[in-house]
Amino acid sequence: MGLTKTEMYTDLQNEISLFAKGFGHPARVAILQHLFKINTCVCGDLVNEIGLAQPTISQHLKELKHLNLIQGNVEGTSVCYCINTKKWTKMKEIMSQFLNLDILKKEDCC
Amino acid sequence: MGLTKTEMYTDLQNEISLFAKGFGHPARVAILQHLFKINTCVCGDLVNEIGLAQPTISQHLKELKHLNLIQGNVEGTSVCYCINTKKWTKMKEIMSQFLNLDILKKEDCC
DNA sequence: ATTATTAATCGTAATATTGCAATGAACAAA
DNA sequence: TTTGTTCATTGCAATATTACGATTAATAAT
Repeated sequence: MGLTKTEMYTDLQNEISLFAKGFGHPARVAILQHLFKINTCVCGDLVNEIGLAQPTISQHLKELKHLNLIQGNVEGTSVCYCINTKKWTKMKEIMSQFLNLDILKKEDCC
Repeated sequence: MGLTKTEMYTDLQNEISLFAKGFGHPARVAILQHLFKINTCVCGDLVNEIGLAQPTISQHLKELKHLNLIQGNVEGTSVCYCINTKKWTKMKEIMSQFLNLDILKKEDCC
């Protein structure tokens, strides 16, 4: 059905999976890496950088914006994108807590 | 098209996105959390625990197994699942490195 | 041997995601 | 005002994902 039954999970489980889904495409990973690398706003060169068509990049940016992990500020004709540091930090905490569940693990089995 | 153009990204970018996709569903997050919580093998009660149909759980387990994040060992009629600690650690390093890109960031903008 | 239990697989339906051409909106430059 | 630039949106086609009923395979219990 392609339809996730979100109501049967905890808010945290849904939140983790939504962030993960955000990283679940190499183009979005590449976009975020580039934004960090550039270390300032990126004004439009993402299309050249990544190599997908402009509408496709725009769609990926929209998803990242929807997660609030990036911001877009209009600057004349172009738009400047950058990481939303605050949100990124929050996201990182949530994801780290999940990834570090193994430190509670006492023994191996099987 | 629903078809990701993996050839245009680096191996690392593809790897990150594949792991992320693995966490990109709350049922799989719940499965992993449960495996950590139980701290030993889980022999079949995942269906009761999560609340999805047995074939659906089986399918999610298959994906996690394919990523090598969990292992399944046959034990009589049932199958015992547990975290693959080694692989989890490797995955965690890769994901952490990505999540920690913000510590290289010097300044805010926009 | 028959029956019960457990979990994988198959088949199928519904929804989601990915990608891009075409178009539109907003602004700058001429 | 016209033209060019930049990016968002729309519409559509193709593939992927999610979910589950039905079935199968393997073993255990009787």
